[in-house]
Amino acid sequence: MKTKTAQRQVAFDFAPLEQLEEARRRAIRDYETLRAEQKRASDGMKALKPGSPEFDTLRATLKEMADRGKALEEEKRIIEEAIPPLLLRIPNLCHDSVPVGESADDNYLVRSHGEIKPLGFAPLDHVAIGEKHGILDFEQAGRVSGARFCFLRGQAARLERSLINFMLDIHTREHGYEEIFPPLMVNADAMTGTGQLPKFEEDLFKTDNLYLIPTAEVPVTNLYRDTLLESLPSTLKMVAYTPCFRREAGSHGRDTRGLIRQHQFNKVELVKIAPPEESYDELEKLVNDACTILQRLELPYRVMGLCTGDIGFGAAKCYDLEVWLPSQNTFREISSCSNFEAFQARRANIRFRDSSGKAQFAHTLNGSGLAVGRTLVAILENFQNADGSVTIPDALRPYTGFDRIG
RNA sequence: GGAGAGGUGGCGGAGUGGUCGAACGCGCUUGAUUCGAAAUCAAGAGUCCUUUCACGAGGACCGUGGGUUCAAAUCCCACCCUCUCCUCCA
Repeated sequence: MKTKTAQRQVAFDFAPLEQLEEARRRAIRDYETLRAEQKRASDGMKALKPGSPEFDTLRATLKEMADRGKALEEEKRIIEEAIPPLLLRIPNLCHDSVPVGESADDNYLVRSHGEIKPLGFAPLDHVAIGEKHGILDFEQAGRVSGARFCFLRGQAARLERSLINFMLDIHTREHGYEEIFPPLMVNADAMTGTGQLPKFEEDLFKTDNLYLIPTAEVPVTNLYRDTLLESLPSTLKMVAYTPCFRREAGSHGRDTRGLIRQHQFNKVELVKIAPPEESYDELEKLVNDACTILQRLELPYRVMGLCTGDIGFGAAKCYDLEVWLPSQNTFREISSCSNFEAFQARRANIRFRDSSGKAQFAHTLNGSGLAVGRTLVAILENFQNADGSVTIPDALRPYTGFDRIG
């Protein structure tokens, strides 16, 4: 465990935790021994007459035991409270198939799809295309909200909405996911359940007591929090479209131009609750479900497997889907698909009864299917024509009602 | 926002200070009966934690957190949630 944690390029000191755990056991033993004694002695009370000397003597003894008990309980409580904050900061263990590596440079190519055709002219980026047609307005969004916001107007707004419906339709009708529209604000318990808290608080927008969701993964996974499923004969599959809200703290100066990294963006998210023995098969299927969208939209992409140094905090295994962006002459992440194994289930208390009747933690998975804003960027850029117009991919036309922009 | 009612095991629902981890019903598991099923009869079964190689032993848990008491599902306080009525509202 210590080795695997280190492979993630995370420094975590296990020694204090081990000491606390030892202290915790001792405190529990002390407390429970006294409690057992106290309960046995207390049974004698009801046989005695109130006011008799025996009654008063025993009562005094018991009073003294109760006081000691309270002190021991308090001691136990303090120790027990110190443990979870430490535990919650340990990242998940990576699956054995995940290669050890230091950074994104050590990720590996799983497969790629679609041909990267040279456009035959210098490609505009999506910001230039959007401004040319008056359908993306970053400048006014800056005045109304601030940096990292955007107004979509006219055909861009319609394209965004079309993409959402297109993705939801495929996942519900063809891939068998249940459509969910969850709350966009959740409490701290829910955020802890999926692992955003306590470690990533600075990435979240917060109101009085509630947080704005950074991804639908949070409310949708927590749909099953504190649940003991009587059985889990097959994997539960859910899909949710939501806006997502992120502070993007620590990414100052990165992707400041355009729609790539916004404080608010739309995403269609896939979430699965699976029996442990099926979860890795389900991860592959989930990746394929997300790939379907890119294929139907005729966008070139590749699937990358993340190494231990680049994988997310709670994931045991993770694939990124990256779409081709001509203006940047590179692939950019458009989906991230992870198996969390029991990492989130332990926090959110999501259990099921296995065939032997024992309650055990389920595995949770999720992945973008896809990030809508980045998909819009990919379409604008990949389907642009020499005159600056944009052709709408065939699959999307029934949704947009138009076949070109400009 | 105002008034009232209520939160108990998978579900329904008793329980107002010790004999309550909790009656009863439904549901569930196993056995008997049956060719099989239904019905009936019998038995069993909560979760978490500590300890033990194991059998077992012990502790905690009746919305959450405090308090009173030798002793709390039961009494007191705060909070959260649900339902009904009124008010308001997209």
